[in-house]
Amino acid sequence: MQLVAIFGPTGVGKTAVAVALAERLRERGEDPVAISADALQVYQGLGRLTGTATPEQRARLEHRLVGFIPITETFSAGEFAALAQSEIDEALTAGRRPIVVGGTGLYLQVALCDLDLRPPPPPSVRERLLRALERRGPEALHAELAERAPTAAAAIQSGDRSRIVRALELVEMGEDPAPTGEGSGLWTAETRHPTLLCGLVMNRDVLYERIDKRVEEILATGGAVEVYRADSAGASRTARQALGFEELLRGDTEAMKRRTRNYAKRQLTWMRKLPGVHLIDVTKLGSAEAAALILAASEGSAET
RNA sequence: GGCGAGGUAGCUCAGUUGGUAGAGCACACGACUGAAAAUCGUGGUGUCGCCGGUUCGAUUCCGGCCCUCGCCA
Repeated sequence: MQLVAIFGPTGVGKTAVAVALAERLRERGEDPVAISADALQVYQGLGRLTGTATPEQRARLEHRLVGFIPITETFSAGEFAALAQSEIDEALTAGRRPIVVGGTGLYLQVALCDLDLRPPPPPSVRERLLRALERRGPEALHAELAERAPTAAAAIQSGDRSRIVRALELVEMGEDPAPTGEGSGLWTAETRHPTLLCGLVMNRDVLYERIDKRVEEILATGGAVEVYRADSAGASRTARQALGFEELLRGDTEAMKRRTRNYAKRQLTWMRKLPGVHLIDVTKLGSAEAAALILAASEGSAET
């Protein structure tokens, strides 16, 4: 059975389209299940902030890998890869249609493809390097990396804090650097299962307006309270990266809107590069119409 | 009405001892392998408020005017 994947920028309406698609599939006697590919919706207690499928939506389509990680824990693409792949495989074995839906580009890739990820860092090593980063700055650490692993350093910008720390971790673990560029396989068209990859796009101005409105709605439905709770419960470093987390803690709604728009733009950049993506402009479409287009595309490609 | 401060990029501002100007943010494009809602790279012509004067040359100096903010009447 063919997998359906739905990608797109935040606020474009991925969840609604997935639910509408599920209803169409069910009319045909199928049993669909959504598998989320989202780095922040995995957390418990951040449902409002992250726009996780509501209980009503989840009653209409079962969602997996959503709201199941304690807020105090860190999470990573590697952990996600294993979980997502086994969810997909189990669904297929059970004869269910997996709908992989989410906006985290890297998570989507590791769910759909076999990427050869390097091992995770021991937490103590990362903590130590993060402290060094704060004390000495990215340039100094990049210089250190250039001495210990010149090839890896050459592929990383001297201000790129995350990648410098990651590369140093791999050096300390005695691992090869992560592959980059052409040979990396990150943009491979080779998926683990036959997949129809759909990308939802929308007129930029309309999308930005929707994002602003959505932030207002999050605020009106207790988004700030959610963040205060998560903060006092000791939210992990990775959980705190949610759009609006730090912004709402300091009461800056405009900053949350701005960062959300910036993020949506990066998602669109990622989407353009996705091999074989089937773009659907939903500026003037309802979720039912978008679902119908996906269904038609799915039937078209299944025949060939 | 008087005194003071100011009018420079979409926004907040810096600057030019006279040779037509640059940061941050916004915005656009791009990169992306266990932090990815993360992290990073590239992109800056804008009547330098308006009118006039001095000057080879004025956004910069001088005069007048307009507007904004503050204090005093």
